[in-house]
Amino acid sequence: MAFNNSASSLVILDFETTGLSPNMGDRAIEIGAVRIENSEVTESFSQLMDPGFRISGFIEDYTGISNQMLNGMPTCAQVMNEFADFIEGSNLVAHNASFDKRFLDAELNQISRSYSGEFSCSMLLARRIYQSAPTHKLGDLIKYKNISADGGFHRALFDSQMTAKLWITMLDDIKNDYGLTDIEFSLVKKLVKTPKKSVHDVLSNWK
DNA sequence: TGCCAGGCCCTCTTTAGGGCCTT
Repeated sequence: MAFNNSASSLVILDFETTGLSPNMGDRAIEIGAVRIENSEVTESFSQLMDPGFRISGFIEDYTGISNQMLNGMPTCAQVMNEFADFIEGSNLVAHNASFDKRFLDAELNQISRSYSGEFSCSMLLARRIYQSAPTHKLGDLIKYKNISADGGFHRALFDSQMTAKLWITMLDDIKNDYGLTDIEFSLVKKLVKTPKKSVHDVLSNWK
């Protein structure tokens, strides 16, 4: 699939799920996302969904989403069908994107939907450009960059909003440090595949 | 009740192992 540099917007997304692996039967229970255009959030998407079975106490504690809250919510199929419309034509970003991509692919596959954009990962980019950060967990990076965070982590919309702030901060830092006026997705794609020790050279020589 | 996965990345590496991230 070609990298979609021409996409007019970027969607930052985050799933809350029943566990770690769709291959083991885990399902999405909440999707949150924000659309970024010209470094500003222009639209958001937030919805709980009923996975069709009771979620564990661990997930209730971890997310603050209870079985009672999921009672009466639309099904995964209904929500993901709307979300497929929301992301159509946009490139996608998530923190540790391999996790969210697995669930997005699995949920859309269940309803025979797909998407045309390509994923990038805020965690992999942060590992390249914030190499001295103590950890690259989302919450720790938000503190590390002194980004305001008024809300609770581990809910989908809030985490997607924080990932969006981190993403914009990272791109601004790259622009300021290397005198770039704009950062295309093709540069981000190149950076996340660049060995850490070579990141400075790639950015210094980027036109 | 307790447990599960998988990609990235480093190193005491590449015929491997283990930590980091995500829920």
